[in-house]
Amino acid sequence: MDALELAQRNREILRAIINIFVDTGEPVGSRTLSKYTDIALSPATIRNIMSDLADAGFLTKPHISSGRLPTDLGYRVFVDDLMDSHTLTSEEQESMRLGASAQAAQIEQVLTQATRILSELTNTAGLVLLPAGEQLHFKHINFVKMSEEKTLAVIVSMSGVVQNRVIPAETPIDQEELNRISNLLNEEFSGLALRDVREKIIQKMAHARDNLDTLYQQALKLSKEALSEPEAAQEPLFVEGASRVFSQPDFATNAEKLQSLYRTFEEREKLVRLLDKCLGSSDITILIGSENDFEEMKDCSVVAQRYYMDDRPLGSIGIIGPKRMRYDRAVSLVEWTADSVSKFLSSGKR
Amino acid sequence: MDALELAQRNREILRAIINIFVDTGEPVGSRTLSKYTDIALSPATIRNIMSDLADAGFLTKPHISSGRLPTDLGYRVFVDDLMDSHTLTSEEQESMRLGASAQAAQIEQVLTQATRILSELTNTAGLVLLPAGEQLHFKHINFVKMSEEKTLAVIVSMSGVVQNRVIPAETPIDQEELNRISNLLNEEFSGLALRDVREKIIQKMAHARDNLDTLYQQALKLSKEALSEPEAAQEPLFVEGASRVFSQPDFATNAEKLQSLYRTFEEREKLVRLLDKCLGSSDITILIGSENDFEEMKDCSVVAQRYYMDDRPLGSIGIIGPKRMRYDRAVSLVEWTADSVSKFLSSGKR
DNA sequence: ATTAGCACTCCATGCGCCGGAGTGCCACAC
DNA sequence: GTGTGGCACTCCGGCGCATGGAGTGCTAAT
Repeated sequence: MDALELAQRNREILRAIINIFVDTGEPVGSRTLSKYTDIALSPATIRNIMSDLADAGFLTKPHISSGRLPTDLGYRVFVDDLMDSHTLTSEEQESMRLGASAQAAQIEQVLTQATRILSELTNTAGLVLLPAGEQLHFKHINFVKMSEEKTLAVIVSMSGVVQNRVIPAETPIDQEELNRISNLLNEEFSGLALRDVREKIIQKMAHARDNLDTLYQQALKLSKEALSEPEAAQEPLFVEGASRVFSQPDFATNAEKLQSLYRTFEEREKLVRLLDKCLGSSDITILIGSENDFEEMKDCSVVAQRYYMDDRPLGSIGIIGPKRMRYDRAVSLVEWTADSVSKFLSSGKR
Repeated sequence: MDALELAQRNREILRAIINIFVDTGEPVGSRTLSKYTDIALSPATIRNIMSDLADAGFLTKPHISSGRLPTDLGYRVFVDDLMDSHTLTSEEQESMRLGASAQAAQIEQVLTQATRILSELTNTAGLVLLPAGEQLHFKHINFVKMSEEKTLAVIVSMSGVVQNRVIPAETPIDQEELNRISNLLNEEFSGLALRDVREKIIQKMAHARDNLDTLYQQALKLSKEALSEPEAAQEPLFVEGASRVFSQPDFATNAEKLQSLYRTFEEREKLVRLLDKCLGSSDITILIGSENDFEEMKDCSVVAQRYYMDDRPLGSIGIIGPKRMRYDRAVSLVEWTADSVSKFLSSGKR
């Protein structure tokens, strides 16, 4: 660590190497560095410094007589300390104007639109984790009779997420009754977290054993079914533009890596876990290479940020791309996107 | 064509070549053929026949001195005339048992489950086209008040497809009133095709200009919004196991083809069109190589079949895989899957 | 401390060679 | 005339080898 703390010059060189490498994708040699930057040092001197940086673990080389490229740790230092913050062009800012059109009324549409734009601008895969589980708060529930044997539950959360669930009916109930049940539940549970609602229902059911109000009992039974394991019903993640990652030169040549990446993107479960991790922190989350714990993604980096509705974090949105990416731009764009989404969701509009 | 019509023996040989090629992926030579089949002919004779088959357009060779492999036309003849029909093992039949569990109550879940199994069994990508547009028939509609400015429309079709749409409200309407509107519409439109409902509403709106029943007018207005362009809201296609196609040796080595294939799968629009084509025919549809009109999919084949609910075709289900596939097995499995789905949807269960 | 010089390493590319697999054709046998 | 053995030819793919370029590490000189 001394190497960095002591010498401003070393930092300068590490920064230059990373910038060039991100640009070209080729390992950077000492000659290139002295030629194409304003560093007034001879290749030999630079070589010595590069050697120091390599000893400190920030640089590595693919083979003994080649140029250097950053290690994960090198990128980490770069991102934490060396990186200039990127200013978005007004064009870039403009393109994130989220459809105020009536069509975009459902939260999923706003989020996927934002993610698609983010993916285009960064030329990486865009990801968004939808509000689910803990984040969802009960707004109201409605029951619709589908047939004699089936009842449809429509659950609307405060954030505007709508869930459908079909419940097999034990005894036929007519629509009038269902409406009354809906009203009953809406008054009682409005505003609570879904998980709390679930708990409360279970409690009440225990107490209500000998309550003779069958309507109320039916209400509890129905709502319990409607609220059980809501996550199974809906995929909590959207991915946009995954092919952008695959066509990056870093992967496109290596068929084997491509394969395992494909599969990871298809399974999605690991992606969900990554974005989930980001939900825990209010800062932007950057995971470089092996910092995410998945072997098959060790050449990828993740940049993600939470989004909010009225200061309550709902989910996270971000990108996944090759480790060799423009982190400054990625960070700015992800922040800007999360901001835009949050503003859109929080504004008077809903 | 004479070549085939005249000589049973030629057909035998074409069949053998295709079977071997599908198995090994290597061009088939005359020696291999005389050795590993029960054809009692010398390599030289076989060479002559192969030459005839090549002249007739059924075989080709990657370079002048290599073995032969089937052309698209060759596969076509094989599929139409030469192929043995494959008998499914009872195990295979068993695995398509569609979850009778309460969870599978929504049609989407049944279809995706079937598609996933189909993809596993064939080791190709499974596709399913959901009922949409023309195929959907109105069962009932319900309106739920989300907030002062927003109303949620829940549209349930006869086939059990549930659609949500958010409608910006011009004037606040209370839930009671919405319920009455729902009832009004349900009585009036039950059983009609969605497109007819749309037309009817537009007609009625023209007539109802001077009708003083504002409730009725509001009903029309709301339902018109709810039913406009429903396809935009929901992706009509599910894809399962696309990575299985990418890892086939036919593609895995060629990074470029992989790229364009991947993009095609991501866009999905072309896939939709392929499955749509299949909706037009009651027979199983097989598209071999360039028979589908998309350049980037000329090394793929599609096998798809309609599925029904009570004799009404709803959508189609099938696979897409490398041209070099076990067509006999694919056909049997796709047919079996479509059958299973149709039975499940049509049975007393709904 | 910095730098020039030099020996060394390693990669990528191009070239020639050769063996294997397969064809096409010709002549011969039945 | 139908089937077959034989033979020359083609093409692919792998291997060995030489070469040039880029870059390093070290040493000695400034």
